[in-house]
Amino acid sequence: MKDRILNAAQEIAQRKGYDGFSFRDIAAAVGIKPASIHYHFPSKGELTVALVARYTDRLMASLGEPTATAMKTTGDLIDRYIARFRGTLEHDGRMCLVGIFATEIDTLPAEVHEEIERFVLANIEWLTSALRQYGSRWARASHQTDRARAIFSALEGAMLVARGTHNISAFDTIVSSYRSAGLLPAQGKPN
Amino acid sequence: MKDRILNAAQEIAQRKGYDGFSFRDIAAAVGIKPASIHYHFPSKGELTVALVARYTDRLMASLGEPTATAMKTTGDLIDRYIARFRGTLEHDGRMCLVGIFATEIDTLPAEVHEEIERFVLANIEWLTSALRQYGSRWARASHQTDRARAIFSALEGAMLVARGTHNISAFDTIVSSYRSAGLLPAQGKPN
DNA sequence: GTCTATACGGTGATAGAC
DNA sequence: GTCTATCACCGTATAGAC
Repeated sequence: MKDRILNAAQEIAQRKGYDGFSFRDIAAAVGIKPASIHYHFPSKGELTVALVARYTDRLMASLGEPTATAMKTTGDLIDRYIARFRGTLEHDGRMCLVGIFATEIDTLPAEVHEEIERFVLANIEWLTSALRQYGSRWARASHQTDRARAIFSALEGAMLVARGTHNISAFDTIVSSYRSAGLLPAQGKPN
Repeated sequence: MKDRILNAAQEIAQRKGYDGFSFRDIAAAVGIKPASIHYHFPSKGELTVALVARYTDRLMASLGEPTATAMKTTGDLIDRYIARFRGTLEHDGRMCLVGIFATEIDTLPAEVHEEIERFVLANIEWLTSALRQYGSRWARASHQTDRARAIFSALEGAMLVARGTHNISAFDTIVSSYRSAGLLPAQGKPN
């Protein structure tokens, strides 16, 4: 039931933000009464911490370690990563949960902040590792973490713009421009 | 008084989002009662439309036409543009008003959507014009609008990440990476 | 684990006095 | 233009029965 509650919460939160999901909404979605949710999560803050923590863990588990992969190039690894963002956007036009929470940072209970940072750091570390994996030629080793942060930021921005203008395919156009500008590796580019 | 109301609304909205600013907050800030606001703006939706419209108009007025400028290079023009984003972030750690609203798009009254799109389009047009202004060498003419959209998205993403991690200076690091990756022109680069 | 009942404040909005 | 008064919600949260 904990998981079903988080599922419902996440679905709404990715579309409407922190103030946009309520115990009432969640309860209706999972078929219990609002008060019953407090048995599983005492407060909205604790529910949100669990929500973001699960979101981070699931993404990282699904991505796997860049060092243990069947992918052949840095481009392939990054492509897999980009596909996750695209998939979120396609699926009902959802925003990255942490992307929407990041803009609303001053609305969130303080206890959630560290989970937001953990998600961001985990993503940057994964990307850094992916960039390093094949001794990538297009990003100097000394700047790989900076490059990883730039890629993460740029992709969050692409989601924000695509979703905010009701134009999901704009995400592809933007990503394509990132590639041709040199921010992202070309698809399947061999190192 | 209309302007003072919008000033207060904007200050809160850029930190807390659409659900985060209330007639009560605004009233307290400008020194009148919540009900009095309805005299100036009948509904929250209409207030928000006026808010975003003013936000767009002010930015565009402050940027001026890229074709009528003392700037000498595309890099200088883009630098001026980036400085606006940075200024917003510095000033009390505010998010771009449209950036935060874009993530919350499903929370906004429908009437606001077109103003969101107008802001995005105005920014992309300004950037496109800036890229074209000096026959920029680093972005092929046929792709300048795409490049402009990519730059806009990347900067929104940089704000989102910097603010969400309480690390405003990360904005500079990210922008710097955009430059070295080739997404943005180097500072003051002659065409 | 889930329910009902309830507390208590926040929310946009309206009516009508001044 | 601004006020008071009031409305009909919605929001999180708690207590206690089942």
